[in-house]
Amino acid sequence: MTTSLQEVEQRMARFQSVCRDSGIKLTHQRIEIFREVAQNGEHPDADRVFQGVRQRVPTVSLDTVYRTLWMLNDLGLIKTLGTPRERTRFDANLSHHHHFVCVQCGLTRDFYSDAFDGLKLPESIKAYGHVKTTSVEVRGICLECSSKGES
Amino acid sequence: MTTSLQEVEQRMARFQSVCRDSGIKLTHQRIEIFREVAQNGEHPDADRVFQGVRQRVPTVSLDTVYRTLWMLNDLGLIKTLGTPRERTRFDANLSHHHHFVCVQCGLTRDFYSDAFDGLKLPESIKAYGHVKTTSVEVRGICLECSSKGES
DNA sequence: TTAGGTGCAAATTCTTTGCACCCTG
DNA sequence: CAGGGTGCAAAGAATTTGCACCTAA
Repeated sequence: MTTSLQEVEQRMARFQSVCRDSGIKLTHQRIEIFREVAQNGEHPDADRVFQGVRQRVPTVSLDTVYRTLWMLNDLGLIKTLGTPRERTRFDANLSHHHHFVCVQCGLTRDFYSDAFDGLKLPESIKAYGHVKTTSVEVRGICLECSSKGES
Repeated sequence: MTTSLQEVEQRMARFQSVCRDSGIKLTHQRIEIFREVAQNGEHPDADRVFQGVRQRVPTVSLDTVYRTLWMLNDLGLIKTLGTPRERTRFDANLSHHHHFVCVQCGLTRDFYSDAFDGLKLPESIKAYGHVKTTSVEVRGICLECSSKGES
């Protein structure tokens, strides 16, 4: 699963312009770290990014990869899957439900929706595997975080 | 966000019957750990469960909480939010997309669906906060894991 | 030149494990 | 009473941080 060369180039261009606009230096390491995430469509974790970049920049260190990934995330150039920097959380609610997640504080609330439960998946999904469950994740800012932010 | 007492009792009953059927001992610690997750609707992480149980069972240890949570997960009595035991993963695809996730190996593939993009959220969501994005997570078993499993 | 960036190594934080004692069934 | 379960302490894994040197602009 590799992203098309054309798409990668587009992402690289955007990355370089955002960095320049933000006064962030375009170091060899950063360029290759971003390229690795941009071209790898498998949603790699920090270590996988490190392994990939290492082949091209043998001296790169894992902590630079971490620092750069979070910087890219803060710049909005990449995103994290799930809620970032969070531990495993548990749920005893076994009925079919969906989640509202506050991207600021991680607050997660269950909600129910018959409409969502009945969603029809696109045929193309079958190419990926056997589907077991489908749920909707709504991301936003919870009331408490909203009021704090208006200071 | 506390689960109704009636619902908690139902979950406790199910827990006890599943444990008995599986020949798993109903220790004081396990009962209180399950109760904590069952009544806490905030999707607590291991440490939060530990803090809660501690008030009722001061001698309980964090490692017992971990062991018990994974046991409950294996028994299907509780679930984890997101993919369990996984590190933070990064994604450079900024266009609106959804995910197919293999619950076995963690493989995650992007897919697109105009139907999903246009989902109408229930009004009740507003009570939780300001919605930013909505995405669908499809969980299943990927092709590779399926074929391995048929051994 | 020079402020920000990097690599190294050590520190943190979260989670798991080995072992001797304990308690449920 | 027996075997699984627990607490403790130590090990492991993942991630972050302090610091002196390096390099893009």
